[in-house]
Order: sequence, then C-alpha cells, then structure tokens
Amino acid sequence: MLYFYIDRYVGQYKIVEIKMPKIVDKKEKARAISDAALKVFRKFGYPRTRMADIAEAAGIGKGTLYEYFRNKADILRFAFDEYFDIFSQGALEAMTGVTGPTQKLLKFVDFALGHIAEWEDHCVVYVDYFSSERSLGEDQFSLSCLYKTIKQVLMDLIKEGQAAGEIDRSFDPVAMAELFVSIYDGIILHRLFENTETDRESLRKAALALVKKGLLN
Amino acid sequence: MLYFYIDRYVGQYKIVEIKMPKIVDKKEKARAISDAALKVFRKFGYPRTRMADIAEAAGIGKGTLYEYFRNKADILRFAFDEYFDIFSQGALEAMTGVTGPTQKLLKFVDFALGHIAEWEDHCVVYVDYFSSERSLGEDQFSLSCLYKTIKQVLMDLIKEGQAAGEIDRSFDPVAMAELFVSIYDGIILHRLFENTETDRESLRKAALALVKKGLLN
Amino acid sequence: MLYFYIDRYVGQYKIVEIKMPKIVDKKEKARAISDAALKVFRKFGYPRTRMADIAEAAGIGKGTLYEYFRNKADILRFAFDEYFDIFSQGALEAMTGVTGPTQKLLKFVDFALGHIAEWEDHCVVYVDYFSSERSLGEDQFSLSCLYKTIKQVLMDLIKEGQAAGEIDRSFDPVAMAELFVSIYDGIILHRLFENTETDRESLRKAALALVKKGLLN
Amino acid sequence: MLYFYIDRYVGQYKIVEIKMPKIVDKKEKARAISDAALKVFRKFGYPRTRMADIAEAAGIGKGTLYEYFRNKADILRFAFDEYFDIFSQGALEAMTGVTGPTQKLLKFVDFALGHIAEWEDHCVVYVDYFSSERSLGEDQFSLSCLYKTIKQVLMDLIKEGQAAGEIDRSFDPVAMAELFVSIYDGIILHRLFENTETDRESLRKAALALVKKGLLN
DNA sequence: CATGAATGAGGATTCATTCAT
DNA sequence: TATGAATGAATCCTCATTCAT
Repeated sequence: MLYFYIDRYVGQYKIVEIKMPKIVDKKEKARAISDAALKVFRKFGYPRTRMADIAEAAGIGKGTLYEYFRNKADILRFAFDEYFDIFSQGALEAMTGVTGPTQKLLKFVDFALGHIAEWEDHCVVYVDYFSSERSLGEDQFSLSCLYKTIKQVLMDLIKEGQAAGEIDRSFDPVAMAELFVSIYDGIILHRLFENTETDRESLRKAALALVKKGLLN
Repeated sequence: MLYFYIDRYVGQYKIVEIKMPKIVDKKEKARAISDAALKVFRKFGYPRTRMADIAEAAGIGKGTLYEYFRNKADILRFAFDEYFDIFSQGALEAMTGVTGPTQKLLKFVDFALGHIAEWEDHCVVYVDYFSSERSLGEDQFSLSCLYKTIKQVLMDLIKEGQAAGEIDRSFDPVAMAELFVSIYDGIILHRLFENTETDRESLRKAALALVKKGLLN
Repeated sequence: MLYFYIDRYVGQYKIVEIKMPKIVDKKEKARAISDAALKVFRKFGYPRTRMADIAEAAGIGKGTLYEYFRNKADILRFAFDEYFDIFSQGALEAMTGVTGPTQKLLKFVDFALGHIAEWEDHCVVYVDYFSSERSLGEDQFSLSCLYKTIKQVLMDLIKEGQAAGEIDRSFDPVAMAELFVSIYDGIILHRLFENTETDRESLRKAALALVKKGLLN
Repeated sequence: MLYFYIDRYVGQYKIVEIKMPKIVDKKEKARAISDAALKVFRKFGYPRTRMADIAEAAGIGKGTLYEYFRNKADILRFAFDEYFDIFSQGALEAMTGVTGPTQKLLKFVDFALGHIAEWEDHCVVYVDYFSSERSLGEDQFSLSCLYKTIKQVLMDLIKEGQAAGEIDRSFDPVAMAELFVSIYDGIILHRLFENTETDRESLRKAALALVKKGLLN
C-alpha cells in the first residue's frame, strides 16, 4: 500500500508519495510467537525456558516479545488459552455430528481420548501453567471457566440420558460429569509424565468400553 | 542437651543458653524438614519457594538444609518419595484385608479414592516434581517405578479376575491397569486445581459405581 | 494541507484522509517537540521519561523525534537552552528600562524573583539537565556560559555601584555576584522540591528587602 | 567469641566447641556500603551508577548489597538521610554554643556556609535523590521533614530577634526563614555544578555580610 | 553440627535507537 | 518526511549454594 498526500496549498492538487511505517497483524504474530514458545515450554518446561529461548525459537529479538506480551507468564497464558479454545471448539463440533444424549456423550469421550495424541504435546502447558501461576494471585479464570462449561454440557447430557432411560438413574450427574473430566485429565497427565508403552488406541478403547458398559443401561 | 557459649572477650567466662534443635537422628530430621517444605511448596509452588522459606518453616538455618539435602530438588524428591511410600504401603495393606481378585481390586480403588482427602494436600508435590524435573536429565525413577509396581499389581488382579470369570475378558489388562492409575491421578489433580463443589464422597461413589458396573460381569 | 493515501491493493484507488501535523518549519517543530518534552520531564523527571512518552505528548511518532533531535539528551539540552534564552533576554530587557547601577541591580533581582512563578515549571530541566549530564563528558557549556555572562553583568553593576558610592565598598564584587545567582538558584530549587506554603510574593519581598538593606548604603 | 556446648547427656559435663556463624553489625556495614555508594554517585551520578559499581566500590559482591538495602533507591535514600542527620546535628550543636537569637542565627548561617566545603561532596545526592525519586510516589518525607524543622528553628529565632528589637520588624519571619534555607541550597548547588573560581571563604563572608547588614538593626 | 552472611550466575525486563516501508 | 515495529545492550534483582565461624 502506498501513501500519498494531495497538496492543496499551491492552489492546485499535487500527489506526493508518503512513506508509511510497517503494519503488522498483532494478533497473528502473537499467535506465532506463542506457538514457538509452546515448543520450547514443552522441551524445557516453563520455569527453565528463558525469554531468550522463546525469542530465538520465534526468530525474533528478545525485546520484540514485549511488544506482544506483557511478560513471560502472559505468553504461557496466551498459549494455554489458545490450546483450550481449540479443544472446546473441537469437542463441541464433534458432538453436533450425532443425535441423542448417549451418543453425544460417547462422542465426547471418544473425541477427547482420540485427540490425546494430538493434544499431548500441547498439554504440557496445562501443568506448567498451574505449577507456575498457582497462588500468584493472577487470574486462573480461563481453566475454571472452561471446566465449568464442559462439566455443564456433560451433566446436561447425563441428565437427558437418565430421563430417556439410557443411563443408570442411580448416578449423580454432577459427580459423574466431574469424574469424566478428571479421567480425561488423568489420562493426559499420566501419559505426559510416563512414557508408557501402552499405545493410545488401546487406552482409548479401554476407557470407552468402561464408560459404555459402566454408564449405560 | 543444653547449649552454651562462653564469651572470652569480656575477660571472664559467661555461660548463656543457646536455643538448639532437639532432633539428632539424621533421617528423622530430614523428614521433619521435608514436611515443613511440603507446607511451603503447597502454598507457593515449588519454583517460587525459596530455600530461605523452607528453612524458616523448618525453624532452622538456611545452611543447615544442606546438611540434610544435596539441593532444592532433593528436598522435593524426598517429600515426594515419602508421600508415595505411605500411599503404596496403605494400598497394599488395604488389599491384604480381603480375598479374591475382584474384591482386592475394588478395595484398591476404594482405598485410593477414600484417601484423596487425606493426600490432596500432599499431592501438589506430584505436579511440582514433574514440572520442575522434566527434561532436567535427573532421574524420574521414583514415580515410574511406583507406577510400574502399582500397574503390575492391578494388571495381575485383573488377569486373575478375568481367569476367574469375574471380569469381562474383552478388556485389555494392561490398558485397564493404566486407565485405573490415570483415573486416580486425574481425580487428584482435578481436585487440586479446581476447588470443586462436589464433595469427595459423591465423587468416590461415582467412580466406584462406574468401575463396579463397567468392569465386573 | 490534507493528506490521503491511495490503496492500490484493492485494484482501484481509494482516497482517505490522514491526520498529519501541520508544522513544517524544522526549527518551529523542534520547539514544539521540546515544549511537549518539557511537560513530561516535569511530570516524570528526565531519566524516567521515555522517548515514547515525549513522542506521544508531542503527538508524533517515536521515529520522528530523531528527525529533529540526535538523541534524548539533545531534547533536554534544547529545552534547557530555550528556557535560559528567554530568561537572559528578559533580564537584560528589564535592566534596560532603568538607569544607574543600583537601580539596574535591584531591577535584575526583582525581575528574577518576579518570574519565579513563571519559570518554576520550566526549572525542573535545570536539575534534570545536570543530574543527567554530569560527568557524561558532554559539554556543559550552555549553563557555564550563561552564568558567566550574568555574573559578569552583575559584577560590573556592583563595581559601578561601589564606584558611585551607592554600594558598600567592603563587599567583594565577584563573590557578591555569585551569591546573587546562587540565591536565585536556591529559591527556584527550593520551591521546586518543596511545595511550600509561603506565597511567592512574600518571598520575593523578603529577598528584595534583604538585598536592598544589606547591599546598599 | 567462641561457642561451646556442655553435653549433659553422658552423665557428666563435657565442653565442646561449637562453630557459630559470622556476626556482623548490619547498621555499620550498611553505612560503609552507603559511603562507598556516595563516592560512586558523586562520580557518575545516581542514574548512571550501576549496582555493580557500588558493590565493587564497597568491595563486596553484587548480591550482598541486597542484604543491606532493598534496592538501588534505598541506598540513595540511606546516604541522603545520613548526610542530613550529620548536618542537622552539627547545625543545632553550633547554635547551642552561643546565646541570644541574633547570635544563634548568625552562627547557623556561619555553620552552614562554613561546612559547604565539607559537604559539597555529599551534596550531590541531594540533587540525585530528587531528580530520581521525583514523582516516583515514594516518600520524600525525609527532606520535607528536615526542612520543616530547620525553618521552624530559624523562624523562631527571627521572631525572638524581632521581639528583642535586634531584627527589623518589617520582615516576614516565615518568608525570611525560607529564604535562608533557599540561599543555603542555592550556594551548595551552584558550587556543585559550577566549578567556580570564587573561593568558598569569600562567598561565605559575602553571604554573612549581606545577612548581617540586611537583617539586623 | 549449625548458621546466616556472602556470593555471582542467571534471567526478566526496559528503552533508546535504527530502519524498512 | 513520518512512522512504529524491531532490536539487543544494559541493568536490576533473585536466590541456590558455599563457607568461615
């Protein structure tokens, strides 16, 4: 894009080129930096990742980081939010594909477990985020919010399923919803820390079978 | 034992009582320090806990810490090991109380979930430990080892149960054992980070019910 | 003059008005920037004023500052020089209004003290300038030069006054001239740092009375 | 000082040497550091003095500075307070030597001006302090407090002098007291910035003469 | 054994200045 | 000429660890 100005001063118009500063998509670049940061966080862990590492990984100067993020924690937070946005989006989408509470429920579990491989890498920030920010007084809003949303969805589905007679009515929907989320968390974290030999597919099948048999009538 | 110091500067001896710790047994004192450390880790998180904080919490001098631990990570490791020793001990004990693989299995699940309340506080080190040590090159032996042991026990029980026709034979014992541990991890971690309103007892009941109905014939 | 830019990316030209500064005269714009800078220096102090602050206050881009000034110190120097130019000018003018060394001298004191209110705001740069440039190796020419000029003027007046028998001959003209300047500096600085309750007029009267009674025969 | 403990455990007393940590006089060392810092502040100015410079000048490690001061500004503040403590002390002492308000007043002026040489070096912090801390929101209590005290003393003396008929009653005691302090400030600052050729003694005489003749009846 | 004063490596952050547009 | 995105040198400060006492 070239910039000009029209000089009316001399009585007639004259078009003159103006040099203009570089324009960048702030949001887009922030995402790029955050992605680069994720890679380094995953490798070294958040606390031992230096701003210099992130800058290098992002191919920019140290100072440039601060044009896009207020501080180190801010990068983590951003990366974390990005990750969970994608997750929620995907989970909700997966559930729209099928009908009936039980189907949706199983679809959710399937989606969550089926994407463990994909998320596994991103999940590290999950732990880093809390380990670092815990009791920092900073807002831990994002996760709580996300959890609340997901739990609500699950709980509603369970209730619907119970009403439809598809799910055992003796289960407490609230506790069961929380249990589901916990299981998901547990699987991810467990796999993160343990380079377990069990292939993901078997684990997914096992979980799905347990849920199917245990939950449904 | 009373401690004194004799002031030779004033020309004549003066005997003054000095406050000194009473514990002399190395192992015992290490445990006391580690317990104090746990309290602070829980409060601030491992990375933001300073050696000075631990020393203060333990009521000793900063330098004294290094008489009992090689470094900061060592304290965490010790605290972590202590915690899991108690857990394994308890879990195994609980299982000796009953007979039959299925009974033992349910007892294990019951024990694990029943002690969430008790360990919740200690669990923080779990996250701290890995978040800090990840890719440090340091041995992450303790947890892997523990997990292997527990998983082995569970797997054997499942296999026995399947042989006895008490457990669905279509389940993969390895995957199922891992799933169990993951569920336990998940519940603890989820509760750690989320001050969830669900009371522990309902959660425990839900998990137990799911497992009972889903696993057993 | 209106500024536009023509967007060639969209395939056809679009004319959009751009906000542009109106001042083109280099010297004039430099003064405008320096004035804006002064405001910020006064508020934050020179060291804690960022180039970005100055640019914002001046309503221009950061980079533009360097079209008019070599560096940050240059802006301060310029502001400082401007201030003292005005002062010298005014002081000399004030003295031309009256005749006789004593009258001139009193007029000078009166002028200086009478403009404290007016200068007070600008004076902050005085301190900032030296505090920053001290031992920087940069020239501190401007102030020394100004002081020399003023002291010379004062000294000559005192000598004339002594020759005319109007001023006590026991006074050392050099020391007295310096004392005068010091007093002026002191009053300004003291008022700068202390939000004193004494109104300027009383202070001025006090100083004038002291000088009149103490200096003149 | 050697430390021992008397072991009663074995049934009979035994005196055993105990190693004890180094004990340092915190206040004393803080003063030593602050003195070293003053030297560097004077040389480079506060803003361009690095913590490393101070540490080196004090012959200690960088980290040690933070055992005695919270931050850089804290060192300046301390140095500043020390300086003014000495001044106030000295000024008040000087005045106790003589009797009568006029005598005290002249003594004060004499003391203040007579010690310019001595303090000139220390005075730099005066400017540094304000230039740096201005509008930092930090307490600028110390100076205001000191000024208030000194002004009060001077004002009382002037009032007494006026009551005793020794000082011209047309002077406003408040304004005059402030003027005195300002003059002192001005002389110091002026000399700080200008390596003036006027020897201090002449300046002091000039000021004293002006005050004597101008103030007293 | 116990201590806390001393340390300096290490890292986050700031900001004057440059420069492509 | 005007701009602001990019930069990295510079510096404050933290804190695990050491060690003289």
